[in-house]
Amino acid sequence: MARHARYDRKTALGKAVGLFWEKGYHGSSMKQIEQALDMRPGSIYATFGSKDGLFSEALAAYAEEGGRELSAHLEGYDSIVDGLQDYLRGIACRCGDENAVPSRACMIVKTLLESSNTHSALAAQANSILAAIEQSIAELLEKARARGELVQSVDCGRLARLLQAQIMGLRSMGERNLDPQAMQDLGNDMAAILEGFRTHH
Amino acid sequence: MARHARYDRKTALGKAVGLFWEKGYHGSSMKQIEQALDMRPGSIYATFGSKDGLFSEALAAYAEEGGRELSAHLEGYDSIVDGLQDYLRGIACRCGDENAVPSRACMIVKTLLESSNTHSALAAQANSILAAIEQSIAELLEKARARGELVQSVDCGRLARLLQAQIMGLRSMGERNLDPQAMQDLGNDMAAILEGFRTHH
DNA sequence: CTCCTTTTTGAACGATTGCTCAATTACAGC
DNA sequence: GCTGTAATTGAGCAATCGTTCAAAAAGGAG
Repeated sequence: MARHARYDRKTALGKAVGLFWEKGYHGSSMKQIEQALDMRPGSIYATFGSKDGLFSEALAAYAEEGGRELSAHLEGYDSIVDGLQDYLRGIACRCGDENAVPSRACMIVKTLLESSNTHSALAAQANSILAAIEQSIAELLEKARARGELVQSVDCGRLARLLQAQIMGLRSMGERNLDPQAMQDLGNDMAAILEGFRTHH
Repeated sequence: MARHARYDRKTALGKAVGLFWEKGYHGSSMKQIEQALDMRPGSIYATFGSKDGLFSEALAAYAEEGGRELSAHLEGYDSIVDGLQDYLRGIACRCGDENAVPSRACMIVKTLLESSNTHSALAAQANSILAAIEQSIAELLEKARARGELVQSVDCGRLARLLQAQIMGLRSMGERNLDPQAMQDLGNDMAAILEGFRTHH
């Protein structure tokens, strides 16, 4: 019938995630976006509507990918708690690899801190994503408790928030360029926090 | 000899801290700065040189104020560890007070995350401030260990980083607008981490 | 090849960005 | 008063911001 789109929406979104994760919302200009996506303004606006729209989709894509990674990681473990501990250690490790990833800090947290008093729609989106992550961690912990990995008395919602705060702190510390050993120690220390809630230690 | 300055440098800086803390570097325009400081561009540039210069001074002032607050807080305690635990709980509490403060998240962390791939000079400044804070927490912990509050085997530098990461995570969580009880629980849970390093528990 | 539809292009828009500087204003010393 | 110096002002700079849209380009259907 007509011309087919030269750009793959998902591919373009992936590139947008890379730029926005690295530079943030205000730090990424349309000129940089055009370059990163190799698209001209008209195509970008036809596809994503606006810079806000593109950022919002990029943030959602980032969050989904993050969720998929956590799930995939945990599949390799019989024990959920072991899996979560190694997840923390893995984050700490990845902050030794130089430029493995656009930014060591979490894009969701970066967005929350950048937009909380500047761009309420973005802040609300970041907030609801974080709430969903908290919720899914809580469910994971409940499953672990049901399996007998965690003591019955543990408040899973509360522990989920403690865990989420660990991830936020750990990944923010990653932005500090500490030496790899210090980051690994930090990951281990955070993993050790979970130890206190385990059964039969 | 001549006219005296109508603006007090420190007062103006305080107002700049408020704006930058709230909106961040990229999120604060010169127009907003002029309004916040009640100064016209010429005066601002005569006094602070540039937006960068003003932000840099504001960040330094924020950090100094934060250090003073921690010291003042700890003066009220015989036990350093008790003081640090209540410091964490205090942060968690303050995140219940609505608009008590421009932003619940730490301005230094906000700056680090915003500028790490955008503005290397700012990122370097944030990094060195965080290193200094880590150092002073480590010294505090060493004093506590020398006093017998902490077990001899504790690695104070390492524990200082764990503690700093707690503060980062806690204050970032504060930006999420959780209900006050959840934040208090989080503060208590973080304070409890220190319990594991205490003597004679 | 000639339509016809859809995608892509990029010049250009008005608004805003950080910043400058000649003109004005306000004070201290005489 | 007047004079000299320093602080303040605000119009306005060039550059960049996010965005638009008429024109050009690219394929499938006939």
